[in-house]
Amino acid sequence: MGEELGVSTRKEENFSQWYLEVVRKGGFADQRTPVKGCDVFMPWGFGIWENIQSIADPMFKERGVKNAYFPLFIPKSLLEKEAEHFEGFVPEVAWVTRGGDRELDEWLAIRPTSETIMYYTFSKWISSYRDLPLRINQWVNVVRWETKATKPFLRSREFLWQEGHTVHASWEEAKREVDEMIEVYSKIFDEYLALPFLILKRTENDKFAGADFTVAFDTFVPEAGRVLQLGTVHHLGQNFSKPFEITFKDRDQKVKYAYQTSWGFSTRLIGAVIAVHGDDRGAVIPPRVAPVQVVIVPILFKGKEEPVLKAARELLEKLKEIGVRVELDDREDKTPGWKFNEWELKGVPLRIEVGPRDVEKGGFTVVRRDTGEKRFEAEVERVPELLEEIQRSLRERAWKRLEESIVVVEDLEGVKRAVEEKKIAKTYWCGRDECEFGVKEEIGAEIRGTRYDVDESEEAKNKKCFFCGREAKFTVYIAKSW
RNA sequence: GGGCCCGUGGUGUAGCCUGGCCCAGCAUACGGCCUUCGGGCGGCCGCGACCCGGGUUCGAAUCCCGGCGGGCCCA
Repeated sequence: MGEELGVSTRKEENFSQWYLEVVRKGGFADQRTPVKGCDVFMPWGFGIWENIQSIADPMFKERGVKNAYFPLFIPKSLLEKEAEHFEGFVPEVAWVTRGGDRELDEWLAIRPTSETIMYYTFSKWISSYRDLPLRINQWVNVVRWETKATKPFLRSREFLWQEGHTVHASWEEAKREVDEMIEVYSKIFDEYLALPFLILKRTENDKFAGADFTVAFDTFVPEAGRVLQLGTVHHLGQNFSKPFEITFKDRDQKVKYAYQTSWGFSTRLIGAVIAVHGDDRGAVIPPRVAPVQVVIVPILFKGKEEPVLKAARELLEKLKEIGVRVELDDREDKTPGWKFNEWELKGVPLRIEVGPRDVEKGGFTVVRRDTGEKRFEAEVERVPELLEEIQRSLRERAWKRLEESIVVVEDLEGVKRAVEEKKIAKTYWCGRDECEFGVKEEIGAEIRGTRYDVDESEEAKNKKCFFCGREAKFTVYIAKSW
């Protein structure tokens, strides 16, 4: 896009700079907007989001979740209804205080999340156990007014997300919903984005403002030594149903407060894909979410263009027919080498070169983005297989790197060393705030939580708290984060 | 929450400390022409910039203050 190509920074050396370069030069996002932290999601980045939507949305619907749209503006009084929730979000809420030339009687928040506005309505929709469960999702933008450093996708003021909100008759049913959504998210992140993660139950201090408990997916970027939250699933208990009076008459004729869950992931996933899979040449997009899975670069020699172009176009059509997202890069003003570099920067998983030699041999040359492996192929059908191989191999590599990044330590020194070595510390904790805040204070890393899917409190028995030395109750993961 | 750095054509930068030699240099991109194309071809011509506002000064890209924007580190 009219800019010098090439990543000049090595990922390992300076992750932040590497990331910004890839995002900008790869055409993922444009930060040059008049409002801080509100970036343009360019077609290449947005295309990944569109693919994520087209994967996740049917999975939600299959579970009985219906899409809807709720208002962007939330009156201050409504946002205040659940005290913890308000306290949690108010520092980063953007407000509308004027309409036209008049001061508003009541300020309107631009939604930082939609619990309050949705539940206001839910209370009107629900009156009987027959109305439950209610499952609603929306794909919208939200605004969180970050004052400090923003980063495209990873931390922006405005971002896109999906937020699912469900209402149930019992705590247990809501819990099952939580568990099922964790399954759904696991599938999306693992099988489609090829992202590895720990499923962690956040500490009391770190849970969603207004939740009974929060389960979060944390992936890891080894080069940066930081974990990154991919998505969250909250059990809201009756914390919102009470102030919002979401009640239903149960079979036993009694009026009861409902139990709720909410769950969401955002365009941060785009950043996670770039951060986790990328290398020194640029991004590497997993085939299942890549806007373009295969790019065909014709190698044209003067006077011999026609047969090569013809073969390239035929290949393009054949690949389209078998459902491959493919593009023919027949720009005349760029040399093949230039194109190779550009597509590698953007992270297209597979490149196909078609030159006179390939045409002669009746096939084409394929080059894998992830491994750089280059070879001749004659069968079009091999392409989808190759894409799946790339998907698998990206996934495996990423999981392996996460697993290798976890080190078991027993004291603060160990945690400190692990964090300095860009690892995730797995250790034992007594459960007290002092130790949780203490470790953040002292080494800038935080307790990310306990494993939700595996009960590791057993393991913590007979262990000492890494911080205070008292009897440990939980196995926890500690790392730096974004 | 605290600290630091930065803002010059589309992009990356030189110049700033030590004001005048700068109607701002270089690279790349962009437009045109030529030449090419199996890993960022080459040549010629052309277009194009000191973040905004105030101040100091004979004179400000350069010094000072404020704003806006970008980045980093620590907690």
